[in-house]
Amino acid sequence: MTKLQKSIDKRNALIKATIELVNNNGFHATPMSKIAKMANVSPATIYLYFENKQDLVNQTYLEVKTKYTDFVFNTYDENTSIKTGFELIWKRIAEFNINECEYSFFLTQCNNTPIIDEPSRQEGIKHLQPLLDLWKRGKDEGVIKPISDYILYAYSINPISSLMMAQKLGQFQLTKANTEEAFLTAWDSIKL
Amino acid sequence: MTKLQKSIDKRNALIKATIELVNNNGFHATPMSKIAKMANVSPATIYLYFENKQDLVNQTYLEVKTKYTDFVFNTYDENTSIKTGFELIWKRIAEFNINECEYSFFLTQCNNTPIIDEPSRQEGIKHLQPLLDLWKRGKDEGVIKPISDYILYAYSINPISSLMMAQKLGQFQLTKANTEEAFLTAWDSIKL
DNA sequence: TAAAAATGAATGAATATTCATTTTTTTATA
DNA sequence: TATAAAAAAATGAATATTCATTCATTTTTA
Repeated sequence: MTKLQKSIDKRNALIKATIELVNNNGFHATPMSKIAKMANVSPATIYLYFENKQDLVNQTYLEVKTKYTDFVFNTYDENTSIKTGFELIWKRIAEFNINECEYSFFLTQCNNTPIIDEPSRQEGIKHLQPLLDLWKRGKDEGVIKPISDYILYAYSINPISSLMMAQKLGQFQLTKANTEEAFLTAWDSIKL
Repeated sequence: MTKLQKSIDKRNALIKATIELVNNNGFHATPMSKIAKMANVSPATIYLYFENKQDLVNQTYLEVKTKYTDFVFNTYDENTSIKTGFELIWKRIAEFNINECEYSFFLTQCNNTPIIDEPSRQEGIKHLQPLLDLWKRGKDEGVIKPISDYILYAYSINPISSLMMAQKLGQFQLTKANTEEAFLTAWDSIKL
């Protein structure tokens, strides 16, 4: 294990601890000392990897967001019908939300509170371009409603987070059948 | 102005300050001292009205949630068609989100983070009963998709918050036309 | 004049960050 | 290869600040 390897392990442990603690206790109840303890590291060590607490949470956000988009667009193929393309992306998003719900929950928190600073938030948004391109093509072909991307997103993508949230709170179970219903509902809401 | 009157004014000022500060800085960066200052009150005074910080934020949440549901169901009439009933409720929710976006944003934060304790969260959920009843009737009549209320909610109601959020971040403008489109999209996603 | 409400200053606990050392790793030399 | 010096990484304890909460007084109300 090289020096670089070892460093990355520590950094990963710190990011993992941050996610877990912020998810369970909220950012306000997540002191650096607890993060250090959970990552099996001295508090001082955190500052070798991150400037300060804000930097730690910003970097954690971007890291998770990258994992998310990498996964989501990994199987995407531009050369399909609009519906198929949308289905590919949507189902990957759902899969990510179900299988990596720690990551998803963390992202939801970041997206709905001022814990991330604005530049990091902007950076995180960029990654969605392929989906926006697909929608543009869909609108041009008259397959997708000619409405704001924000509305399309709010109706077809964000509900996945809501369902993940409900599942986390134990109010609801995201089964295979449910997921299929949810997909069809998403498609119904944006198709022409 | 009676004693009770005066007290209520202070309590309201404290709740208002809490909402504003939590919205702008996040719960983690909202100390009691700042809340007191913004409400023109001594820090010690907060403790005449609230047990502690957690109690303050819980009560703020319930207060806002009550304002929300009072407004949302105020014009509701059970004796209409499913679609009309849904439209009545949906448009009031949208109106609230547009006109009282400070309240909406605060609720969104509370719904997506662990800053509210569980009993208060449960309490807040109860208020939605009329909508759930409407959906039940709609399913029985074969007008609404026979799927989980959580899915119906995620697709037809939660997107309003997402759009409010996008608007708050200045990415998007919720105009009258947009709102109408959004309503139709909501209906499309739950109707049979 | 008694009771209630409000206050500013004090208190003590938490917390982010820094610092003086120690431990580990790398490099240079024989 | 073995060894020692240098560099890098890691640490636990210290620091200085911030913060929630309390308390002794003062102000307002009844």
